[in-house]
Amino acid sequence: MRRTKEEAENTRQAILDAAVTVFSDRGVAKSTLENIAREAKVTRGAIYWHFANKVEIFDALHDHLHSPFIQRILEGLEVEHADPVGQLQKICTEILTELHEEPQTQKLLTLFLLKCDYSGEFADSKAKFLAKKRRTYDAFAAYFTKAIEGNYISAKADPHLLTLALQSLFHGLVVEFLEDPVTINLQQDGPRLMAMLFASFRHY
Amino acid sequence: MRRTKEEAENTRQAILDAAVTVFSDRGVAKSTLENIAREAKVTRGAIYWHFANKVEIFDALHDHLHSPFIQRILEGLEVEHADPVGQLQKICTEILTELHEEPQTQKLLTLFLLKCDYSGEFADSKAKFLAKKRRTYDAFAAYFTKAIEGNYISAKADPHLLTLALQSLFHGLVVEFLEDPVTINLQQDGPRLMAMLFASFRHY
DNA sequence: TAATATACATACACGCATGTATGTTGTCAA
DNA sequence: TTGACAACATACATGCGTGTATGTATATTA
Repeated sequence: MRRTKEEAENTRQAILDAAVTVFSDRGVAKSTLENIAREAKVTRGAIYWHFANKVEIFDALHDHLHSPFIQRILEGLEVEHADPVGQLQKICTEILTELHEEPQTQKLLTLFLLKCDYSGEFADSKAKFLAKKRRTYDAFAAYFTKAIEGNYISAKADPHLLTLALQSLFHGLVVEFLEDPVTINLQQDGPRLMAMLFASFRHY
Repeated sequence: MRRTKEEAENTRQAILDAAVTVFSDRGVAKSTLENIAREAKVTRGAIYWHFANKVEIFDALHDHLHSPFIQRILEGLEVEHADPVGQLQKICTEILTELHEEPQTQKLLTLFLLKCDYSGEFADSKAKFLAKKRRTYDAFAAYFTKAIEGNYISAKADPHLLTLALQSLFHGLVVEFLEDPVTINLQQDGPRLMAMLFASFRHY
């Protein structure tokens, strides 16, 4: 049953897609390779051919899906802009409103924010995850530093604190939404919350 | 080997205490009743005598430990205060600084925020959890409404939005701290973030 | 103080997830 | 075109966690 290279790549992708669904549905820990195989309409043999185990699937998902998500934000910030703070606000606001309309992205974030814990076998994944996060953190802090130097934000402001405020509020809001989408109206409240936060940045 | 009622209650507590450690250490899903039994220095037989299964232990922990945590906040708000907004800020700030010094509380919050997912067998637990959370949410919203009526906050402010802002920032900050206590200095930044948020409430 | 129920410990049976070993078929390179 | 290997499917062995059944000693109660 040897397949062509293209077919093989397709099944690999099918496995990853299935893993997203199964993981976000049942939780990473409770997900079985058999579950993923069925969802992808292959056998466990196929999975073990492409991946060593569940952790490797999880890491692959993180690389292919989470990283680009952050990447897009960072790339947006590299572009020179007349009002850098307004630009950042716009980007963050857009991400929230888009999230409201993209169930696929919701599934992904649910997976990485609510459906996995990094104990035991996933300790290495957590280390990689943290390293990435710290780099993102630094990028934001550098961005705020630039904004302060350009006089867009008061010199009294602490870029470190601004970064933490943005990340915390953003993270918290997304989690609250994913946990209880019935109560939280992301479409309306996301932009309003961002407006509130960035106003406090400017008035600092 | 029948024990006295007091002894029985002691082992029950030992099991719950052990569960906190094991759950927050290995993650709820990967934790075994055998793990908990060893930590508590009993056998699985003792656990099955006191609890039906792992979910019941988890629920018991949630009732006995998470609820009082929230309760303390809500009770603090019921007391009449000259500056209700300042009072709320003080309470939130204190909780954060206390969290910095209480590893036991850190373990508990880690457990409920990072080390569990509510898929499958834990679906019922999630429902209860959400119900409690919504009541907390309503209590905060009512509090802000009162603050607005008392002219402590601008009438233009939306109590719903203020509640969401506070919960999101608080939740986000706690999670960021628990995930990476090396990077996040809760002792310093917690109070500063709260000051920032509540300042924006007042300037709204 | 005898009977009974309590508070466990021990032993057992079962299913299930994992990892690996092996089989099979088609592809691609020479 | 033919061998070798890639891309799986299938089969098997193993261990582990669960739940339950049973044993047992001691409080409690009547």
